[in-house]
Amino acid sequence: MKSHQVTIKDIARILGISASTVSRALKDHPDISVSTKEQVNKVATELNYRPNPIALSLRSRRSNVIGVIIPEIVHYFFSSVISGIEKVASEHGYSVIVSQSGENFDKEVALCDTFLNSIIDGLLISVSKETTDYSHLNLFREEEIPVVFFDRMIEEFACDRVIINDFDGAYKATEHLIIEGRRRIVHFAGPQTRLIGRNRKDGYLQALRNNGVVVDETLIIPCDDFDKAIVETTKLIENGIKFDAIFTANDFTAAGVLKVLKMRGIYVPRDVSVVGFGNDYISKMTDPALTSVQQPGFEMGQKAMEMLINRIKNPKSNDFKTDILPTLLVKRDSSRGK
Amino acid sequence: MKSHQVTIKDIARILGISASTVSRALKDHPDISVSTKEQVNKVATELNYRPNPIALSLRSRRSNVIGVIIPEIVHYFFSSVISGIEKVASEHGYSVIVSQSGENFDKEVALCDTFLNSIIDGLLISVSKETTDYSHLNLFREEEIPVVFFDRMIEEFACDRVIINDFDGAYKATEHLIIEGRRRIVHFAGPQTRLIGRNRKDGYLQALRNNGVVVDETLIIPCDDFDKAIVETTKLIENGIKFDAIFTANDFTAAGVLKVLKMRGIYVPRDVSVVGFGNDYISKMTDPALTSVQQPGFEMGQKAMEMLINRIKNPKSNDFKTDILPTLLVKRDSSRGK
DNA sequence: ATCGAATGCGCAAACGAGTGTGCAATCGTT
DNA sequence: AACGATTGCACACTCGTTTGCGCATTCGAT
Repeated sequence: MKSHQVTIKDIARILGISASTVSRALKDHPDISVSTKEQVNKVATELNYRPNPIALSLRSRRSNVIGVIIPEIVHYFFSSVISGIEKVASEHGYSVIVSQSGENFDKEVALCDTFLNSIIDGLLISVSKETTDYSHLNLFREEEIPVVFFDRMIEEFACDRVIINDFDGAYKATEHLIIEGRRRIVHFAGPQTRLIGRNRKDGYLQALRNNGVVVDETLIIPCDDFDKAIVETTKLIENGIKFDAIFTANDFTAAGVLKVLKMRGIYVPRDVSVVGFGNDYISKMTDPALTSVQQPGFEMGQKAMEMLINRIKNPKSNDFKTDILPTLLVKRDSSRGK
Repeated sequence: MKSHQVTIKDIARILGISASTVSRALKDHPDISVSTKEQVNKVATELNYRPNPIALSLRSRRSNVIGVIIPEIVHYFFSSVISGIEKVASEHGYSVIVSQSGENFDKEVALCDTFLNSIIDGLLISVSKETTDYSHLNLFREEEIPVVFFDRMIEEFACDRVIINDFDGAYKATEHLIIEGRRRIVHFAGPQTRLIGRNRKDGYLQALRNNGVVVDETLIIPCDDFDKAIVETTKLIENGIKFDAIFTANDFTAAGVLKVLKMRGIYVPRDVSVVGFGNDYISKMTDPALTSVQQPGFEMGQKAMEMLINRIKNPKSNDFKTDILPTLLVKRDSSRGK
């Protein structure tokens, strides 16, 4: 910072008045005469006076900074959530500190500790795949710092949440495959420790059942990134498992699937349809372009930030809400016709 | 924040000593007796005392927060830069506020203004494609807030910088294409308002000249995103321009090129080789996998943050440095053989 | 016994801004 | 002329922490 920042005292000294008068003048307080106000404002703009936000924070006990903990920025979905958060935050005068857990529980705990030793007015968090314990979040409750979950939450921890209708998204994706004539639909599933992973799997199962397709548990495989998809898809083929579609828990996984199928001479969508989840920008860039469940990431970020601001302004109430956002199936070439 | 945060005064009151003694005790000051220190530390841990960072900032005039302005988080390169920044920042006790300009000059200026009314100790910025004016950055100089450019800079604004050896990366990419037997190499170029765009183009040109390939200016086309690539590649084909390779300024553009070539029945790499720039994760996911120039984003973030910390600690000196990081050509299927 | 030094702690100011209270000076009224 | 009411401002404290200085008390040495 500047060696000598312009303060209210500087203005006071120049005009030969007290700092409190300057303060009130700048805030257009009725006690101050018009001429004094004019003088103060003149000097203030001349010196390019900016109120020191730290001093304000010290008094108000509000930093106007919120913390965000996210698994990985690299995902299109999460970066669009961040964009939504930032939009609402800046509209309300908040700054945003974003940290990545890297899907690592210990890192997540460490980040929480950093935030607790920091200055945040609230926390937005999407927990890592590993996270099941939530004692690190209890500390925020003790310090009365509001927490809002987005996308991935801990069910036992009561607070506001914004989630995607994962069940419905998976249902629509699976039903789409069935309508297109697929019956042996593989599901590359996310971790079942997370509700999000269970909901996607349940949506898949429900769609099968509602449409009279026999559920084959051997077609449900834990697999949720590009590299694992390379391995698991290869295994499927080499083990001679019959399948005519693959529905993955995210788009990176689907990209891996497409890659292996192509290498093996299995045509998409003629032989096998593929549907992803997330509508990442890669879904336009794969070959063929990937059918995927769009998640409203930007809206999720906005909604989460709005809920957090409300909670900051009204910390006492205990009526926690859960917002469930709708998904949209974006159909592209990887699942069209036979 | 908590209705009553535990302060040094609470500890003092409990022990019947002064706040200053508590402060010194916690800092292991030699003036304080061992027994007092023990008592203070005991009470401090019992009450879960955490020093108020805002009060510390007010005194020290250091917030330990740095601001980052980035065009778009969505790019793999930029999000890896952020990861590098965060790593070094957290190691040194800094928090990071990231904001996106969205490649929009006005937004960039607005963000700078927000940061100036905020609390940051330093600024890391990669300017938008539109930015040519730099008066918004002069304000930081006036406030004595250090600025470090990464990747995209303003040449006229003297400060520390970390950039990629774009010239060399483009040179290697182009030379690789020539070695593979290509002669009619199209360049989809980034904005020539940015040094980064000019350097990539110059590297391309130099490689052509050094290898005795005739430069054809009509093969150099401004085009730097997925959608534009769809349009421009289509134009190339429909206008009957002969080409056997395309070198693009980034990977999204290359993905668009691949898409159109595939649709038009032009085989990659048999008929046309394609090389991108950035080594985004999409380069593994396109079909064929994309040869691309790897930029050390994570290292860039680390380096930029280190330079900024040095500058914060030593604001006086005027010996600004420019760090140039090397690139690496990652060869994949889109440019192998004929 | 007296002096000097060392020990251990408190006072008060400072960082920058906001605000309740009090107190002059001026105003208008009778 | 005397009164109360209004205007316009300053004082002092607040937020939580650090730190220069001063002041007792104790200790050891002479």
